[in-house]
Amino acid sequence: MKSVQEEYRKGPWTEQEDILLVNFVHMFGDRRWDFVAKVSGLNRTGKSCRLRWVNYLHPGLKRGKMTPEEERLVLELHAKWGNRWSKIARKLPGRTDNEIKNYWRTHMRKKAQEKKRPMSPTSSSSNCCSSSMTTAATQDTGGSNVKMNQECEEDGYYSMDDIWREIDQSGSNIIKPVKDIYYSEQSCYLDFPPLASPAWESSMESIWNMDADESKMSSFAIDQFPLSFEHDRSSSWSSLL
DNA sequence: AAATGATCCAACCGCAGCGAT
DNA sequence: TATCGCTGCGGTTGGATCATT
Repeated sequence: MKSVQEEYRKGPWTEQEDILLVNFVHMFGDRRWDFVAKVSGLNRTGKSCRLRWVNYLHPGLKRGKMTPEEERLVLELHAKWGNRWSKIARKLPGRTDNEIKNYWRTHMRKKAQEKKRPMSPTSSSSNCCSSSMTTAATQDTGGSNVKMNQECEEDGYYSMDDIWREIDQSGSNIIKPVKDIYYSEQSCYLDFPPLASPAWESSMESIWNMDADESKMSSFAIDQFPLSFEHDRSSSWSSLL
């Protein structure tokens, strides 16, 4: 066992790490994070890899500002479910719980400040749905409203996979793959193959149990994705594709 | 142009739940 | 049934960036 504090990397991810992670997730799927972390040679915990993938690297992610419609939904669902961010996120394809959480915090802070100030005609302009907003705000503290709707998952449980699948299937043009957006700024376009399907994942099942393969995979990682390439995004990404 | 405050966002932490053994 | 390891969730923090003075 390696000591967490001295062996694992922390802090911001480098571009090289992102590349490695993306490639290994495409090879092995986004489930076995400890395995991916180990075989990729990334000095990160599985947890850290998962977070990076889910919140930043996943191709289905929608970047940029929340649309008014999304804002409305967030407010509405928060009023209904409280701080169940992942649950709320399931209703907003392409948005992550982290993103929504962050949005809400900012929103709430603004709201709190507005409350402190005396009401003015202009202050309402930034508030698209004040009624649900107020409800949510008052219910939020303590999360007392959370249980209220716990059993009202009328359409059943959605995993993140289900959501991404939906996005894929709908061929929605609302959602721009994160890499497109992120790297198009640097004039670099990426077109990853689809994620590992459960079918092929099961065919790869044996891999998960082969400890001996881990060392192979590690050397593969090093061979395929050396960590010493240029800083130039476009060249480094395109060289892998 | 510099200083300060506000906002955004990526990442970490701790905990709970779940499945495997 | 107890334990262990992994995954996912919610809360929190800190750095980067933007806006204002």
